[in-house]
Amino acid sequence: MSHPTLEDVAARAGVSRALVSLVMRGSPKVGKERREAVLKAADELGYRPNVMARGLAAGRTGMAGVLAADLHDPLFASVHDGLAEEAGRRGVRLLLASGGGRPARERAALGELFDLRLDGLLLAGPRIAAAEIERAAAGCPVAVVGRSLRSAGVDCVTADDAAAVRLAVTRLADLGHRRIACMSVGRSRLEKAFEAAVDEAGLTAVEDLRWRSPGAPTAVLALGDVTGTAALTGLYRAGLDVPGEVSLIVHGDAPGAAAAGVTTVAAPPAELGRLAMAALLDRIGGAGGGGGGGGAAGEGRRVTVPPVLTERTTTRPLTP
Amino acid sequence: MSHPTLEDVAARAGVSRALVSLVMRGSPKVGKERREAVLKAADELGYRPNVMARGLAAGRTGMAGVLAADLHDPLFASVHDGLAEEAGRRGVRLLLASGGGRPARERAALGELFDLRLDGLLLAGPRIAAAEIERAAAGCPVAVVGRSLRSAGVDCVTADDAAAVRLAVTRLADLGHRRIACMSVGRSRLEKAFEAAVDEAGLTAVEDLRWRSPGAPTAVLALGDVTGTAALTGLYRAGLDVPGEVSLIVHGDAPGAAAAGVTTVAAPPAELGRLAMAALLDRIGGAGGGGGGGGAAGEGRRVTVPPVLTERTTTRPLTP
DNA sequence: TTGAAAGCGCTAACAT
DNA sequence: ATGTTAGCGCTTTCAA
Repeated sequence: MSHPTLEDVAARAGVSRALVSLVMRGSPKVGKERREAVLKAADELGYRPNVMARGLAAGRTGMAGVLAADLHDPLFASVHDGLAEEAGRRGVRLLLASGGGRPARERAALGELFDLRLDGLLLAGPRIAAAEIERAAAGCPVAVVGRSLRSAGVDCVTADDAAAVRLAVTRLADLGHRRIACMSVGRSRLEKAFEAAVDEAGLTAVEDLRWRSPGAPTAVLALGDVTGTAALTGLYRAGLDVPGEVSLIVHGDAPGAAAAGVTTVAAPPAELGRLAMAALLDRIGGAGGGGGGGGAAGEGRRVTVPPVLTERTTTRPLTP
Repeated sequence: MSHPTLEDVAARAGVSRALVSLVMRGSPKVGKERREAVLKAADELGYRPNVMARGLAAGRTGMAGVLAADLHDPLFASVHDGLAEEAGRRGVRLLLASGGGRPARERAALGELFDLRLDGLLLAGPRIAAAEIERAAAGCPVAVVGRSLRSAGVDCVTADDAAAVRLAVTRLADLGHRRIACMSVGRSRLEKAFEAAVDEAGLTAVEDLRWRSPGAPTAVLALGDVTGTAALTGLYRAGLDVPGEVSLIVHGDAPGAAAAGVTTVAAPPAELGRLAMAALLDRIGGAGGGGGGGGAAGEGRRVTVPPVLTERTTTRPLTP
């Protein structure tokens, strides 16, 4: 028999199906003798409960779905570590689906996860429209990590980028740097944060990148992983000694950065994941106690994760 | 109503449940009029079929499970591209689970996927014991990519590493190199393949790495991504011009290699995935026609994928 | 403490 | 062409 059922186990143990069901879920209200008989029969038969059937009957699955916008993004793996840790701690299983980096695929994947009627859905860095996420959230608890939705019914966990920029600038100031340049590719919001931070610290933001000229910057803050890599190679190519002549901090924490030894500032990805999963599971758990209606109960928590500065080999005190 | 069911749709359209079921699956044996009424009702209610219930009743889910040994491995994302492509082409949905890089977790994840009673399971680079995989394969079609099991009942797709080494050596020979070094960390099988390839091409394998000495190698073959990175930095650090003085080919195709511009030789990961999924789906599809018993039907196909050499910037013809 | 019975939402023979 | 009737494997009242 390829897939023994509860009934097979019951027959072999000489009890009823319901009793087996109780035993399988570790209910305390079963006699020791019977329990062992059931366990023995189950083991001999190689019985494994059918999750689909269980979910259908119980109305909950004990599983949450995770939608990864793009599996290629190395950040996702780290975020997932956090997701898995928190889910594991609370006894929830995770099922993933991939958006393949394309919104159309992502939309489809979201639909598939939704149709599974899992206990909740966690969207990692979704690229689809907010309205589509809200629609899903109307039928099932949803949390989002890596993107902030301005809508109730969805919990969002994001990195505090502005704080990260401030942290980097502060650190550079502490190291004695006075003239700092910011390299960025169209992140105006963060560029503004940079300028504000520089002002606040009493430093000067330098835009002129003629190195070794009198007013040249002594430190660079690069916004984003790719910009960071470009910045580093650019500095090297310009013949500059890093960190001898110029210090570099990259905002963003792609795993490659650690290997390359660059100093980074960013919210720890796994922590983002942990908090997002915690929010989702809280929402799921609270569904029974709270007052709201449907899966869209609650106000839509908005969590922001503080940055961590990881000093590696591209920063050093300014020594004139 | 949060989750309308088939019955709700039937009631609203004034037909029976079965008819709605037929319409939902696009059966041709339904009158145009009724069909439209059903579709309209379903749409108004926002009906979405419950995959669990469907799977339970139909005995098949239209989904395959993918177990990633480690999400952090950048190779997996590429393999998954291939898996997704082939599955998509054949109308099969994919559900992933992660082994988190730890055999214990992987074992657990395999069990969870198994308990879902999906149509098939695809294991990517599994690190658990062969016996455990075989046990799963006894209850459900299983294919493995990135590892070769010597057991019937499981299809395996792997890269042809020996051919890759041969290809690299041949190319180096074509470029005029005569003395080649092989850098490797405990891959004796491939080292032997290297030596054989070098012999065959009439070249000489050099072990002495004193650069710029008379007998120094003019080309290096590094086995594995990390070894490759180490080799490249090592050469640079030794003050050598690559590819001016030494050509380098890395066996293994981590995405980082492309960015770093190193010439690589490896089986295309997505192709591995495509073939593995094809094997799995063939096995699933063939389950009805063939003669074997259970999910372990068939002989256990063993597919090997030929390498591709991608010439980037670390190789060039020998110019004495 | 144990068993019987009624579904969960759907599909798949069977009727009609 | 459309409706009826059983289940799929499990959980969960409700009785005993």
